[in-house]
Amino acid sequence: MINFKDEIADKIKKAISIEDDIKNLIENPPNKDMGDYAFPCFSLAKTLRKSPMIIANEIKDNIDLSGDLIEKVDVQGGYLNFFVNKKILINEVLKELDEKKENFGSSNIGNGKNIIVEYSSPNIAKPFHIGHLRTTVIGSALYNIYKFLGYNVTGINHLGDYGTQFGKMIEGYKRWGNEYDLNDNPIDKLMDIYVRINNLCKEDENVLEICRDNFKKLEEGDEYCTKIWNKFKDLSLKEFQRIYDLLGVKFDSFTGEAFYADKVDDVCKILEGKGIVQESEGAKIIDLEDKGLGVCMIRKANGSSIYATRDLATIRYRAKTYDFDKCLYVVAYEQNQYFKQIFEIAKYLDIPEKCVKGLKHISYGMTRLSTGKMSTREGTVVKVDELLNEAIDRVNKIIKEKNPDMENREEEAKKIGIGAVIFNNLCTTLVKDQIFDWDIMLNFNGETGPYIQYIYVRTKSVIEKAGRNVPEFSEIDINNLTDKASLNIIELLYNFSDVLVSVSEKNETCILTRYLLDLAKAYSNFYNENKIITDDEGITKARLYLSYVTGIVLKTGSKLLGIEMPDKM
RNA sequence: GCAUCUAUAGCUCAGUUGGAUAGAGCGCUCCCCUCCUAAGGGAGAGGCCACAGGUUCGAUUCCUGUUAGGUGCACCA
Repeated sequence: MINFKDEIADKIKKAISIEDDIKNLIENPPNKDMGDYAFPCFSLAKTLRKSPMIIANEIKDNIDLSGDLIEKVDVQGGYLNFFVNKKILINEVLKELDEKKENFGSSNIGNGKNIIVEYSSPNIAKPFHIGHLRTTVIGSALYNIYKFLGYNVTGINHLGDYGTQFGKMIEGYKRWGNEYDLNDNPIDKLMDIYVRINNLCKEDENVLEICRDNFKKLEEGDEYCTKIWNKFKDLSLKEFQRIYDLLGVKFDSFTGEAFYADKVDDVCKILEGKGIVQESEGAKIIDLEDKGLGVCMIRKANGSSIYATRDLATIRYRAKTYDFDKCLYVVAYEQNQYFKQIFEIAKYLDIPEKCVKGLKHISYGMTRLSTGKMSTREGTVVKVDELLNEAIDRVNKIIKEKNPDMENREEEAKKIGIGAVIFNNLCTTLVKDQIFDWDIMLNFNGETGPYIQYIYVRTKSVIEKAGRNVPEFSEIDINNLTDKASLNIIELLYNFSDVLVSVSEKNETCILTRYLLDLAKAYSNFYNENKIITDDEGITKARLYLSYVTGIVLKTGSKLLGIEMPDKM
């Protein structure tokens, strides 16, 4: 597609023969009547020692508008406002859509680049609650989007399958395991055991010592401990997979922390070789106080490894195995400082510089209850499968009411309910906390996933109602799409690939969710303004075609977020 | 205590690396299904962009300070 910004920047440069970065100065006017692109001349005023108005007028007088890309240039205040040729714009967008269809918006900017996205990463033997939902859904969306942009992406579920907690679990299981039937609802039972042993540890320092020792045994490959640990892991993965299936989330690898346990010694040796490791109270630490990052422990006093060491081993392993250009950690902001620490230490791991630079913490806000923090012990956690099932139930009720004869009700209710939950988790700036509220999370009106689905279904049903096939691009007369409502849609469609690139640059999913809302609103406006099925064959074809392509982009964008489109609503 | 993040309509949030009149949704008041799905659309009310300074032709946006809240600071992950 023609890049209008590039073209305009080029023309401006020629008109005043300057080499500044013009393109980045170009912006969009607050409203469309003023123009499609605006060039503010204020920043040039200083260097050129002329008033912005004069500069704007000079550019206007000298600019070469041959070729019919630009229809008109206006000076308003210190702004130079450009009106692009709408017919060329419409033709460009529709032609591109005709060629690429579902791949419209995709690109090859990521070709040859490797990206790792680490997301979800729940602790095994613990419930999968709404605290884990955001990382899962955000990571999955980023995974899809990077892939769509041509990157070679590896999605990793870095399971929390290691650490003292398992020493505790093993001890608890040893003591009370025979009281529980782990075939039914195993995670709740394991959680129960964990709470019991944890309480005991608090009362009795000796028990805690035994637990730490169990973990040490596990690290050393003790047969009994490994066997129980494997059992916990299998049971947990089975449960988690059910949720991943519901959410449509996939991973390329499940190598959790345990996988790196035998790789920590090398890391410690390298770091000690750099002379940055100190001994303190029997433990080994790296002092990052001068960087304002506190100290980072890399080995406990009893010789056990700790998460930081395993994460560093992970970085080294991934650098070697995947040669990554970027490695994204989708983890809540509680661990901001921790990631700063290990990214700082990663500089000493003898890995390529591009890998060190590519380490990135995608930090997101916490999901909290209006009553305060969630607590497993107090039973205030909301489990993800409960949430998803409740979402589906509520949608089912609504469908029964509004559309009782609907086919595949269960299937569609699933798409809608889960779509609402996913959308809700992606639609605000990631760092902000969320208050969990059933009615907000499962709201189906207004700016929600179901709204976008509803508008999508509408694009489909209009075509169905028209009782004909989607027209061919060659049949479309562009003159029938120059009204305001149609143009508004076309302009949004034109921006789609820029939006995706922007998501990948900022790792902010809300850029895409907001965009889809805008597109859906624009279609809704178009639908209300314009009769689509009319007596005029040319108009009908053009409008049906616009409905069709809008549907494509709504579907593609939603799919990237992990949201499926229903056929009916 | 130190570090870090957040603060925009009654509520939940957008606001394009500083720009033209600060925008949505929910809720509230009206209006629109004999006509392509009302999970929709239209109109209206609602703002000292937390506060105070500074930088700038220009600040919701950048800097400093203040206030309020979140989070993190050694053998848990």
